[in-house]
Amino acid sequence: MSMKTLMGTYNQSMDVKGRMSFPAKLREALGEQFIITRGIDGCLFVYSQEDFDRKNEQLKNLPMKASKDFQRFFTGGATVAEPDKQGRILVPAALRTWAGLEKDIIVLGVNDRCEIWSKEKWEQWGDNIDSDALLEALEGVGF
Amino acid sequence: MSMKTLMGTYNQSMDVKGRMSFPAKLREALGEQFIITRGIDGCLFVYSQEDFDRKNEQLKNLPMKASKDFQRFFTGGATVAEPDKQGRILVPAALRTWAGLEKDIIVLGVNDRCEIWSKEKWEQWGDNIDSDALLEALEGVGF
DNA sequence: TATTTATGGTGGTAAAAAGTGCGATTTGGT
DNA sequence: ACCAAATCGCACTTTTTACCACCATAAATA
Repeated sequence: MSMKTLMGTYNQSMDVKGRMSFPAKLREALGEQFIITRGIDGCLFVYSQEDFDRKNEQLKNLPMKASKDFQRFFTGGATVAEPDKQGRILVPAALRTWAGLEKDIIVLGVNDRCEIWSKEKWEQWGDNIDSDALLEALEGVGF
Repeated sequence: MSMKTLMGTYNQSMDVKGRMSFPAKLREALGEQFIITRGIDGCLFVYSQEDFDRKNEQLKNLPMKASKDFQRFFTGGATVAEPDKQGRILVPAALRTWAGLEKDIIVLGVNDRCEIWSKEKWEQWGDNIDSDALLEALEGVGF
C-alpha cells in the first residue's frame, strides 16, 4: 500500500544537457520510473507512479472551482522520468527553466515525495526558515 | 512500547570519510538501526526507528500548507544509520555540513533521543547556559 | 527543395568522490 | 594488566561527475 519513507538531503549536479544522476537511495524507493512535476515554493516534486495517481484521483473528485488551477499546475506540469543505466534522469527544459535549475542541485526525500531544488533557492529557503516557527510546528504533533 | 532512557555524554571522533563510532551504550538501547536528522540549536537528533516513524506518520497526515516546511527540515534531513561491525555509523555529508561536524564530536543521551554535536558548538552552548535561565524556561510547564 | 545549423536528447567511458569493510593499534575504564 | 570500545590507515566498491561522440528534429539558409 504505502511506500518506504523517502528521506534525506543529497547534493547532485546537472550536466549541460539537463540530466542529473538521481540519488541511488531514492531511486531504489521510487521504482523503475516516476513522475516529476511542478511543486510548491519553486521546487519540483517527484512522486512514484502510484502516489501520483492517488493524488490525481483526489484532485479529480474535488469541485472544479476549487481545484482547476491546481490541476493545471500540478497535473499539467507532469512528466515521466526514467533513469538510464547510469541512474540519470532527464529533466525537461520547461521544468528546468521553471525551477531555475542550473548546475548545483539539491534533492530531498520528504515522506511520500522528493523535491528537486536549485541549490541557490534551497539555501535561500534555509535562510528564511526560523527555528522558532519550526518549534511551533513541532508542538502540534506532540514532539 | 517505550525505551530505556538514553543518557550520558560521550566524546567521539569522526574519520576522514565522515564515520564515527557511536557509543556502545547508546547503540545497545537504540537497536540495530536508527534515524539521524536535523535537530534544534544546530545539533543532530537521533531517534529509534519506531519513534521516528511515529512522528513522521503524524506529519504525513497534516495539510501540506502547515507541514511542508517542517517536513523539509525533519524528514528531508533524515537518514538511516546502521552501525557496522565496529559500531561505526556514516553521517551523510549534508548533515555533517549542516551541524558543523568535523573531528571532535560530542554525543548525548537525552531521554528518548540522542544528540550529536560538534565539540565546538557544544562547548559554546555550555558557556551560554546558566541554571537560572534553565529554571525559568520550565516555569509554567509544571516542573 | 536540399543543405546547413542549432537544439534537445541519448549513450557510453573514464576518472573523481563518496561510501564500505577489514585488520591492526591505541585508548580508557575497571 | 585486561578487555571492550574507539581510532586509524588501507583497499575496495559504488555512485556521481565530467566529457565526448552521436542521433533526431526543427528552424534557418541558399
